[in-house]
Amino acid sequence: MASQTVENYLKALYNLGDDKGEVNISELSAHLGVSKPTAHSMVKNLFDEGLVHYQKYKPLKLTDKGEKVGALVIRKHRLTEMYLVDKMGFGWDEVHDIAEQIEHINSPLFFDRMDELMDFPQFDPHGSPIPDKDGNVIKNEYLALNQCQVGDVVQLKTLSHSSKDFLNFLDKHDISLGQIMEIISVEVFDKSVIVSYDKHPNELLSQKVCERLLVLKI
Amino acid sequence: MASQTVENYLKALYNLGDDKGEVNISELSAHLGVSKPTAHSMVKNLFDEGLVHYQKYKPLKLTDKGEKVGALVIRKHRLTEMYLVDKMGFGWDEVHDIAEQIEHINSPLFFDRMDELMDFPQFDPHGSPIPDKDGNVIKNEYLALNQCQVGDVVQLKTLSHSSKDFLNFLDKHDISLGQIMEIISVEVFDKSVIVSYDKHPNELLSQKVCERLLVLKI
DNA sequence: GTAATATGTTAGAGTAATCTAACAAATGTT
DNA sequence: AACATTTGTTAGATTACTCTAACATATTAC
Ligand SMILES: [Mn+2]
Ligand SMILES: [Mn+2]
Ligand SMILES: [Mn+2]
Ligand SMILES: [Mn+2]
Repeated sequence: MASQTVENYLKALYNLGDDKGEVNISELSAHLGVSKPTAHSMVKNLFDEGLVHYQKYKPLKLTDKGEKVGALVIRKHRLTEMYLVDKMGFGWDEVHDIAEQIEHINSPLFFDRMDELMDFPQFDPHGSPIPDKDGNVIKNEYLALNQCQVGDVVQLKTLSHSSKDFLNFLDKHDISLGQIMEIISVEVFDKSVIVSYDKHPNELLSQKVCERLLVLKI
Repeated sequence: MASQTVENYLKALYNLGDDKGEVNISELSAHLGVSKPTAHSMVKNLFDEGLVHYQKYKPLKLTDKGEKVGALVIRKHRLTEMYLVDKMGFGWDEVHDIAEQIEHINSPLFFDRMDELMDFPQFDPHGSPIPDKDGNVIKNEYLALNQCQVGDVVQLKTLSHSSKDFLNFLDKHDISLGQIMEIISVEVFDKSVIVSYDKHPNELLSQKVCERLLVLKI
């Protein structure tokens, strides 16, 4: 059984390496809030355990084994977040910190029951896919809102990097997952976007917001 | 914040010292499955932190501070067990191992919500009282079944030291908390007891079983 | 009261995870 | 190409928790 620390490293490696799956030690150490030598020494352990591919001065990549363990930690995290929102009445902005701890509980029984009680959800409260029991994830090709054109009608599918502040911002603007919005205009100077949805015919969203809203054209 | 290890030591000290609150290091080390020197060295840490009274060669006793922390860990444990049974459909024999882990989650929000969703339960699924937020516990004066007389009619209130095997035994005999039973006879030789309840007019219970069934005469 | 047993303590060591300081290699800039 | 910056590595130390071996004290048995 992987320690909490190892679980956190594998999860970080999984999350950081979206495209090619490659991560460098500086990113990893920054993400986990540990020093570079600390991350480096843990990476050597992970390598010895066959969880990560490692060559001096080269970027890191999870092995199949490491990728599976990482995905299963993320499964526990996202199942927990969904459970906290759906069954315990927490807000989507309150659940991450709790899930960060519960993701390390070792009890298939517990997470299977959660899964069952929610009728096997596919996505967490922030729209991220929940890996299945083998660690496989549905890959979806979403677009960031700032990659869309004036006139596009889109539906909000997922948030990338959802921080508490970002979630509170969305709540304040009545934006939730599934929201359909039309792009009214795009400002060339600062790449801000004006969108229209429901009772908000004229809402301005900064570039920073738009690049975190992942949508599908409809 | 107390580490998981410290939380487990304080919980053990709390649980082991029922009457006078005194515990010796051998008990403690045996209960936690660590060597005596390990327990001894941790006790010195607890002493330095003001969590336990300690004098060489004398039995241990929790300080008020230590007792409160211990009680609050037990609160988290028992709330969790009750939640798992009541809200997630687990059997009373399945919840201890999961609660053993979840008791270390640091999130007042999480446990308060649990508490609220169950409408502030007073007892866990094995009849043990749930300490309140200040660490105070309802003290009840129950009798072990083998301390009762022939003819007594009693109600099962709590189990002492409920192991998985013991809980399975009770399930097999249709005995659950709240069960009312009459003592038909007591065998002098082996202290076994014959009781009568519901559809079981003549059930023999060994001494080992009886001393773990805590009841109230009615 | 002595001997045997149980309990408690000390010393010394190991592992997992972390740190800082110093240096080396790779990358980016002019 | 030279210099500056970023990234990666090594060395050495620290903290929390654990162990075994050896010894000391307390308790129990005879
Ligand atoms: Mn999260
Ligand atoms: Mn975590
Ligand atoms: Mn329990
Ligand atoms: Mn525990």
